Amino acid sequence: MIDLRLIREDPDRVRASQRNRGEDVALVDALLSADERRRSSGAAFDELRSEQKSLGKLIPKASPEERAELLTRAEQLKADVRAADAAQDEADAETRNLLLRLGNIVHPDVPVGGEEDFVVLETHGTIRDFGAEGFEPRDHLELGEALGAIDMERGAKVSGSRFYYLTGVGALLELALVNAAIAQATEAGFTPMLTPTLVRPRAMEGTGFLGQAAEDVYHLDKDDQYLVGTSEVPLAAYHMDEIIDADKLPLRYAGYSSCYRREAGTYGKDTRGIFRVHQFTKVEMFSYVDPADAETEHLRLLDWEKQWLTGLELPFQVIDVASGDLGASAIRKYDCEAWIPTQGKYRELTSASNCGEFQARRLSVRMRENRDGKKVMQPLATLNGTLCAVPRTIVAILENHQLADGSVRVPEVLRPYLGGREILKPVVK
RNA sequence: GGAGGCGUCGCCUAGUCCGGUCUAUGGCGCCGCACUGCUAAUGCGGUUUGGGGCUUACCCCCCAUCGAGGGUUCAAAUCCCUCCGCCUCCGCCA
Repeated sequence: MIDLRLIREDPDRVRASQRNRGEDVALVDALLSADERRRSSGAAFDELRSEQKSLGKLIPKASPEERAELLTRAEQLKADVRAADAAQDEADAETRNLLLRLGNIVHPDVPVGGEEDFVVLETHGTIRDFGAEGFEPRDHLELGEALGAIDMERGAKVSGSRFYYLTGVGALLELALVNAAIAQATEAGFTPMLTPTLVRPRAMEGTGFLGQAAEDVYHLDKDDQYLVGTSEVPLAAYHMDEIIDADKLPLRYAGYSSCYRREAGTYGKDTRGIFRVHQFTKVEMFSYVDPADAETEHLRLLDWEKQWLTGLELPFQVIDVASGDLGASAIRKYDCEAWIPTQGKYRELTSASNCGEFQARRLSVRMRENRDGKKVMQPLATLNGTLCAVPRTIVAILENHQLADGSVRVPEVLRPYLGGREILKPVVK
């Protein structure tokens, strides 16, 4: 959530951000009035409670006749305190509910608009000209099936649509990608983490996934737990309710986990193959930093993603995601989109978000700093960036590195993790 | 799943039986100051977090906070209930 004080002090800035996100601007005014109620009811409660406390000290010492009088007043106070307490609780809850519905403040440089209004910042690598090479590229599923790497039919039989098996060399490819990604992250100073994938509501809510994204989240009713769509969730909640010394920052974690997404509202979209699936694994980078360093860290995360995709020899572009497509928690988001030959376009492979203090405030993760002998306590900033979302990376590798005979060249960085294999060859049936 | 134990302001800890003197004890650590060639030792002071007020600095004041939430009571760290977490044992199973 954003800082309430920001809404008080500069409501227009918050309104503008809401507008750019395409969200309800009226929320800001509702918040202002709820906040006002919260403060006035709080003051009333404090005063009554103060009187109640002083009475509580007098009663044991009072003479019998004084005592009876005091008790009468105390009896009255009891009811008043209770009422004031309820009023304060109500106003607090109202404020919090409204605040939770409010997205993060959009960075001023973010392009305004919806999904299509992104700005391309950079392009890397060279798109292959298959025409010049003399063959039509096969799509990833055709390649994957021929390699004995992907089995969609049995995935659907066992689990339903958008499920798959990675088999044989496909399974090995996943493990190779994960190991290579973890190795790169570890080299860069990240702490590798294997995280829980079932989390309690607070972790989900705290990372901002129960707002407009709630439809996309699996929930286990019986246990009131959520299946995470990314290890960002357990990594952000890892330091929930903690106070971290500023000199310990930045904290960088590379999480590896399964990810689960309902993909609600995507019917008919990317239905072929493993580009959009309900369950996949991902290596995610996550940073806790001083808010003053957030933008620099954001670019660092992006650099690590670029390093990764460059190593895999994939052509890609970097986009500055538009305001309406940011998700609740991001101030700004850079996506790396790899070229998918059979689609003739760039598709999202990684995504790096600067969440500012938004998640830290919801999860109560703060940093403590000693400035001139004085303790300064404030929420810190959290950022996340995909290093390797496995299925999409496999799609990109298969399609971009395919050869005329349906085999696939293994990029050099992956070879050590694939037993030295240089080429993946179709399985003869 | 069953039985028991535990949870106090960084860490450890007193207090809980028997409600008010708790404005939560003491130690360690840490911070500041003093003393001191330096360090150490010593002494004094400070050291939960959140909200609000006042000053748009400092200070000060009020309220909440003893795992969380409810309840009983004039009054709850203390009594009752629910939940969460941790530990031990039993059962079952990777």
